Amino acid sequence: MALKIYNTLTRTKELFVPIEEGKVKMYVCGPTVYNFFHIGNARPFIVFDAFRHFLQYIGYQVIYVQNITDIEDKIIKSANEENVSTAEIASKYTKAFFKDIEKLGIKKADYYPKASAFVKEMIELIKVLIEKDYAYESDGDVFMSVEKVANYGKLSGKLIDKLQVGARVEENQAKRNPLDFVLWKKAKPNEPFWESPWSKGRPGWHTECVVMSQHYLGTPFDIHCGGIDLIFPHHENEIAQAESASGKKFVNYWMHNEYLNIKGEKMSKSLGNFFTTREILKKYDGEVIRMFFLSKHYRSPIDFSEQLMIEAQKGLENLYNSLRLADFSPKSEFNETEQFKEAFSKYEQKFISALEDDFNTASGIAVLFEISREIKKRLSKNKKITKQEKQDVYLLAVILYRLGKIIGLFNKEEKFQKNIDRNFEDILGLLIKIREELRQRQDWELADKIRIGLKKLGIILIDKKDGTEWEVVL
RNA sequence: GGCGACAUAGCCAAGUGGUAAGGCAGAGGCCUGCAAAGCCUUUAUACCUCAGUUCGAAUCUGAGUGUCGCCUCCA
Repeated sequence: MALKIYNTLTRTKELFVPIEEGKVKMYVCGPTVYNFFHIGNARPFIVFDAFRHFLQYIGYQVIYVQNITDIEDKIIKSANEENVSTAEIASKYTKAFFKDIEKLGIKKADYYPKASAFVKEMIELIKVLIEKDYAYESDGDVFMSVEKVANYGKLSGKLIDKLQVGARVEENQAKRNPLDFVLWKKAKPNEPFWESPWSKGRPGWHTECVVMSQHYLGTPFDIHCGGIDLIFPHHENEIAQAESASGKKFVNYWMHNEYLNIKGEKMSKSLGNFFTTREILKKYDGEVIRMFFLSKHYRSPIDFSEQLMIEAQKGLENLYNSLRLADFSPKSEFNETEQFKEAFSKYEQKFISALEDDFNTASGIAVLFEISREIKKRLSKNKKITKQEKQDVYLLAVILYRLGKIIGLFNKEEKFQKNIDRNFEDILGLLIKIREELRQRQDWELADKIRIGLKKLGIILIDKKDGTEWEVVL
């Protein structure tokens, strides 16, 4: 078994060979903090987080870096609209970002560099590019000269002379070639600025990722990730700067996730057809959102809809049910028998080889359902379950749990672990007892009042032959 | 105009040469005061079309149709 990654640069699946044995250095393009991020933006955050978990599981030490873009035109615009400083906008939405990704079950990156903290380094990089004649100054602005860059377009497959310049954006007269992109931007009145040899201004967008990724990960580093829309111009321009300045290869593997669509169209802020992750989190648990994204391959476009979210939710419930039916608890002890090890390795192998094939999470999740089905089957076929059978089922649940954990599922322990809060359970038990009495008296109205009332609180009562059980809704 | 992606059951979705994983929905059954939930069983005979390569193709090649994306900021 070996890990294969689809590399945008070569447009093929390649065997993954790390630069340093046992280590993966990974950079994921993060948010521009001018607004709440939308549910489509959540896709890379979630999938690449899951991939990181997986890489760690198969034994890599992963250094994971995600930038926070806190210098940018849209932040300035947003600040003007809300009539506060750009720093306040950035700080507000950075906090919101961290809050939201936590709810999505995303583990913190090792580093979250902010663009504003690296302006000095960016200026140094721009100086080098000017010295080497890759960049030029024009009235306080600095531009990267695309024609000077060998192989410009190698990532996106675009040829300079075939691009439709000016088709959708006005040409800038200060540029020598209309495709040249800005490295340093002179500040207009009332815009925030930094001192530089060229003007009071701010760095262009692409430069920060070049500087910050290399700062933490070195040159070259292993994996650079982001949404497919970043291929051009963002990542193309990163390569141009980084490789021109250093003379070395910038990144070995480029990974890009496809879009989240809505009604067949790309979800985007400019089209206005988006939901913020925040809104969606009000309706669905972060883990449901994770399930939704991981149920598909990251390089396929997905359509977002209420129906599909509900499907993801039901599927996840299904898995949790199996854990609950098996009386699984992550804390209880069990014996790792030979039989367990054998069964574990059978499913684990299947799961891992799915993930190793360019992170095929959809196929991996199918393995989880396979185990889930096996658990339920065993429990139902045997009306009277022996102690041994019960143990076997428990071991299957352990396997299910461990594999799910690899991609960041099963963090809602209250879903299968019932003794979280003694007090809570006692009170609930009392209510159930009262309802039982009411049912015996056939006072259905009052009995239903309890059931419906609890449902509103997120607790579902399940009446069975030998008593009433309960369950917490996601 | 240039470049690229995708097209598998009602819906979602794996599967890159040997006769179709999985989920949701549906149907039948069990359970049940009702309901909800749960469980069991079941659900693709041409994988967009046509042509080709092959003993054999959803899987490779060519042509076509359709959908979407990039070439502006965008995950």
